[in-house]
Parts: sequence; structure tokens; C-alpha cells
Amino acid sequence: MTGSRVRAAKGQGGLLREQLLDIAGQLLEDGGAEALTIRAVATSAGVTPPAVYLHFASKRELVHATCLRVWSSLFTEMEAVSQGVRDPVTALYETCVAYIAFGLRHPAQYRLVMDGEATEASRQNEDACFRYFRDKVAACVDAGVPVESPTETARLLCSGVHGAVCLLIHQERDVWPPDTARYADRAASSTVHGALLTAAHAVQPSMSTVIRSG
Amino acid sequence: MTGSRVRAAKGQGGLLREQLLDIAGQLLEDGGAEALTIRAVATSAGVTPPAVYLHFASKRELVHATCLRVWSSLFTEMEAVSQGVRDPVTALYETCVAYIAFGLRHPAQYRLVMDGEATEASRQNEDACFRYFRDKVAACVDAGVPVESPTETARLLCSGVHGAVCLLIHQERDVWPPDTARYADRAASSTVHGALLTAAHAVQPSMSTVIRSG
DNA sequence: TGTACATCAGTGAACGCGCGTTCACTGATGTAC
DNA sequence: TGTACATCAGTGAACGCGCGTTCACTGATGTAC
Repeated sequence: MTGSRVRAAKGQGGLLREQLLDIAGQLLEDGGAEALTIRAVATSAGVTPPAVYLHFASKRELVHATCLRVWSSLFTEMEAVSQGVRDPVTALYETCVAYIAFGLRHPAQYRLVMDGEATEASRQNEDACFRYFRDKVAACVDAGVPVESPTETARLLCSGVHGAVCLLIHQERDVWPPDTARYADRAASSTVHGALLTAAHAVQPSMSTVIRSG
Repeated sequence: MTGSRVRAAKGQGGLLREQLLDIAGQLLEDGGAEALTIRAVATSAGVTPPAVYLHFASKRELVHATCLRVWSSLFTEMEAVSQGVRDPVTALYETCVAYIAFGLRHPAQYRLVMDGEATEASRQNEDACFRYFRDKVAACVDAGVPVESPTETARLLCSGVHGAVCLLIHQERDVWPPDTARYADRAASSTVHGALLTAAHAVQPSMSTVIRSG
């Protein structure tokens, strides 16, 4: 792809590492997980495949490093939206919207970190994500929202936003749904409502409980 | 695996087709999607790889036929649980539980049909699944549950149950959560609550709306 | 200031692997005469 | 009743493919003397 690359200066071999990660992200974005191969990354960087092994011990490590970048972006975006939001339930809602929006903007990246093989670091990041939601729930509890188990509630939230992302990623983009932002909104709303309501009184839904709620 | 297979009688070549599909399902169950190869299916059936091509034109068609079987099982199980349930919201809830339970019982199959490449038939089945949920929502509407858009609500339901399945599939089985049945229950409850509540008054959640609901 | 040397960022060719798939062939079995 | 033949369910060996990875090598550059 590139072709005209100048060899890095003596102490600057590490530059290629960053470049390779940039390219890995781009390949992922353009062609999904199966487009992310050592050969493609190397070629696109204007370098031969063995050069990749100067910076990553294996493909696994390249993928792993790519995943860490994705997690990092996700956390950054989630933290940004709830800054300065007073109402903790609204903050939780905004966090969900940010999560869903991130997944939709970077579908291949999202799939990679969620469906990829479970390394120790990936498990730690998933855990951090879960804890992030749980802390947001705890803030709601502090503000008086009735929640039996913040842990269980956080799981419901993770499940809800993940499902919303999956469903939208899976669809052909231009066909469905007509309004992505609206869908993300509704999905986040549904997730928060459902999780907190279920957390408040752990009962199976029936017509009476739902109608009363409406 | 098998080894001692007797060649099918003259008119009975089709028997192998069914056997191959059985084996494909088993391989999927045991080793996930990447264990499903022409060679593995053939070997496990006690037959050579080219024999598979007597019954399937390509690997793609074998996978496709496997997917159709999975969809069929899912539909059967969903239809079974809501038979004879009076309360339409409860019926909807039971349908969600059945969906989630199916996904947890057949994780590899579930992933294959959901994440696999989109053929025309797979799109039709997804659509049928979506319509199934929408019909259940329509039944709620008929019974007086306030729902702005059954279509949008059905999407939220699909999203919710899908997320619940994904999250549980993704975890190591014995580690989390402690009680799978309870989780399925809560996730279904949360999904139905959230979807119907969001459908009733399409607002973003805030502390006031949630506390009033609880 | 000149020169030998170690270091470092790469190259080029090749390896083995498992995969889907193809092709020419085989051997049993029902059927027509 | 016997025999030639078409049919059909397979076999066995091989193909090309792209992949991750390895190995011996190269050529520029900073550094020690």
C-alpha cells in the first residue's frame, strides 16, 4: 500500500511499532478481523512481514496490543460524557449511550475485543468496564435509587448495551434502522429502565407491574 | 472418529447427508465454529472429504444447512413455552427466558447463526425471529399495555435477549455467574421491563422517572 | 582525523500447516435383455 | 436364468491458497581507539 517508506533512524525502531498499530486499527476498520494479518499489516506499512516480528513476538501480541488501544478509547469516551452530569441516573444513561455509540462507530474493533480470545489483560479490561458500570450504579444508590444488588444490576447494564451494539453492528448499515442515534437512545433508555426496575423489585414482569409502571 | 462405517445402500445416499449435519452440530458444540471443517466432518463420519461434496456443493452450504437446523430448534423452543400462558406480558417474558436459555445451552450454534455471514435464508430467519417478538408485543397491546411502536419495542427485546446470551456465553462457564438460571430470569425481566417502559413513554431516564417506577 | 567494529532496522526466500476443493478412479448393486 | 450395463456411493491422491513464522543475510550508522 505505502511502498515508499524510509528506514527508521538508529534509535527509532520503536516508531514502526506505533505505525503498525495504527495500520492494524485501520485494517480492522476497513475489512474486519480477517483483514488483520501480519502480511497485510507489513505490506501496508511498506515493510516485509519479518519486520513485524522485530516489534511483536507473534500475531497474538499484535492483536493484543490493538485490543488494549480499543479498550483505552472506549474508557476515555465513557468517562468524557458523564463529566459534570448531576443526576446519577442521567449520568448512567449517558454512559450507556456513549458505550453504544462507540460500538457503532468502531464495529470491527468492538467485535475484536468482545469476541476475541480471552487473554489475561482482556479479562482485566472487561472487568474494569463492568466495575465502571457498577460504580455508576453505586452513585445512584447513594442518591436514593432503590437497588438490591449493584453487581447484578451492573451485569444487566453490560448485557443491555452489548446487545444493542451487537444488533446494530450485525445489520447492514444503510438498511436498518433508519435513525441510528435514535436507536442508541432508545436502547440506552430501555437498558437503564429495565436494569433499575428489575433491581428495585426482583419480580417477573406481568401485565399488572408493567401497566402500573407506565 | 467412527471408522467402521458401512457404505449406504443404493438409493440411500441421502442418509449420509443427515448424518453429516448431526456431526456438524456435534463438532460445533464441542469445539466451536473453527472446529467445523469439511475434513473434520468427513473424518468423524468415517468417510473421506470428497464424499461430503456428494451432498453439499460447498462448505458454505453445509454451514448454511446447519444454521437452518439451529433456527428451527430455537423457534420450536420459543413457541413451546408461551403455549397456554394467559397474560401476554408473562408470555413475552417466558419467550425471552426460552430464547436466553437456548443460547446458553447451545453457545456455539447460537454464535454461528448470529455472527455468521448473512445469507438470504439467515436474513429471513432473523426477520422471522424479530416478527415473532413483535407479534408477542402486539398481543400485549391488544390487552391494553401502552406501546407506542411495536416494531421499535421488538427491536429492543431482540437486543436485550441477544445481549444477555452474548454476555453469558463469553464468560468462562464455571466462574460466572454463580446461578445461570437466575441470571437468565433477571435478564429476561430487565429486557421486558425496559422495552415496555421505554415503549410506553419515550423519555430518557432520570432519577425521578425511575424512582416513581420502583 | 581515520578506521575497525558492534549495533540495529530491516530484507528475501523459504518452511510447514490446514484448509477447501478437484479429478480420475473403484466396486458393489439394481436393471434390461 | 444368465449376463452386460448403467448407476451410484464412495475412495485416494493431489492441487493451490494464504497464513504465521523462521533463518541467514545486508547495509547504514553511531562509537571506541
